[in-house]
Amino acid sequence: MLKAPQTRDPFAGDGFAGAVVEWFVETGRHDLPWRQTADPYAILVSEIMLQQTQVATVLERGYFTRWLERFPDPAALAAAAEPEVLKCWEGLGYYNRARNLQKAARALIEEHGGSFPGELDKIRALPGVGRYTAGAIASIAFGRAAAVVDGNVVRVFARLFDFREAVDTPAAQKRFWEWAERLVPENRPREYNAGLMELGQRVCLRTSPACLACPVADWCAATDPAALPIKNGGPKTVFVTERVLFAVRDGRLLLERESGSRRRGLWKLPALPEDFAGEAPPVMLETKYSITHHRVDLIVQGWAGDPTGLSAGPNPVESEGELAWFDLQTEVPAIAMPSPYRRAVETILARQKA
DNA sequence: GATGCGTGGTC
DNA sequence: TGACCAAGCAT
Repeated sequence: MLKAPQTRDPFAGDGFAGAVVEWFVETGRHDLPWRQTADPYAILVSEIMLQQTQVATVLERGYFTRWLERFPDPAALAAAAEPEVLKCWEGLGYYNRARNLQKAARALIEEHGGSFPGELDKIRALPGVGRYTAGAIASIAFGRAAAVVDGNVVRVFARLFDFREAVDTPAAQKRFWEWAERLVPENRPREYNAGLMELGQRVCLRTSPACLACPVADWCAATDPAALPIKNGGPKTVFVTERVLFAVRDGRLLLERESGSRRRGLWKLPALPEDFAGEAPPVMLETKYSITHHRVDLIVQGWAGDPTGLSAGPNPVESEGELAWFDLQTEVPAIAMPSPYRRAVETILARQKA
C-alpha cells in the first residue's frame, strides 16, 4: 500500500477536523434521505435502522422512506400496534430495534411532551439509544459537539493512530472514545461526524484503503493501513440443522409465534422435533441461512396438498410458542416473519403454483 | 465484561 | 465459499 508518511498531528489545532468537514461538504453523500431532513425523529429512525446495517440495505430496500410514510412522527409510532411495527421492520433483523424505537416514541410523547430533547444524556436515556446513537443524534440533529464511535470510526482511528492492538476490547473502545471526544470540533460537528463516518465507508476501506484519495492522509500514522484494525474475532461458526413443518389446511398455513426470544412476536414455520424420523412428512425444501455465528441447514417438511398426516396421531409440532393458522392469501403476507421462513414459504408456494 | 441478536453483502 | 463484516445495544 502506497501511503505518504504522517506530517501533521491530529490534536494540533483544528486542521484535522477542518479537512474532514471540507471533504464532507464537497464530496459527501448529501442526497441520502436522512440528510434531507432536520427532524430529530427522522434522524433517530435512520440511526436505529443503520445500527449494524449497511446504508445500501436501508436505502435501496426503502425501509426509511416507507417507515416515515407509515409513522411520520412519534405520535403515530406510539399509537401503532406492535405487529404492524414489526411488519415494517421485516427483513432488517435485530427486531428489538423496532420495539425499542416504538418505546422511544412513547417516551418522547409521555416524558418529553412530544418534543425531542437536545441534551446528550436525555437522548441517551431513550430505549435502544446507546452511546453511539446518542452522539449521532446530538450532533447531526442538534449540532452539538458530541462524539461518535462506530465501526467506521474505529477503522479510521486505528489507522490514524497506528493502533496495533486488538480493537474489540473494552480497553480499546475506551481509547477510541477518548480520541473521538478530543477531536470532535465545536465548529460544524454535524459535518465532522458525518464526514468521519463516511470517510470510513467510502475511502478508508477495510481491505484496500484509498489513501491517495484521503483528505486526512497527512495526519495518518499508519504504515500498513490494510493490516489495521486488528480484531480478536467472535465465536466460531456453529452448524445446526433446523427442521420445520409446512402444513396447509383449508388454505391456511400453520405458524408458530416465538415467545421468549428476541424474535418475540414474529411468526415462523413450526419446529419439528429432532427425532421425528419414522412418520415424518416428506422434505419439501432444504436451504441454508446464517444467523449470528450459526450456520443453519433449514429443512422444510410437509404435505403439499393433503395434510391428513397432521391430524393423525399426536401433534407433530414441538412448539414453545403459540400456534395459529393464517390465510395464505390475506394474512400470511401481512404478518411479520424472519426472512429465512418468508423466503421458504414463498419458494414453496411459487413451486406449487407452477 | 461476555454474550446474543438478523440480515445481506463482500472477497 | 465460508469467514468476515456493517452508522450497536441490552442484559
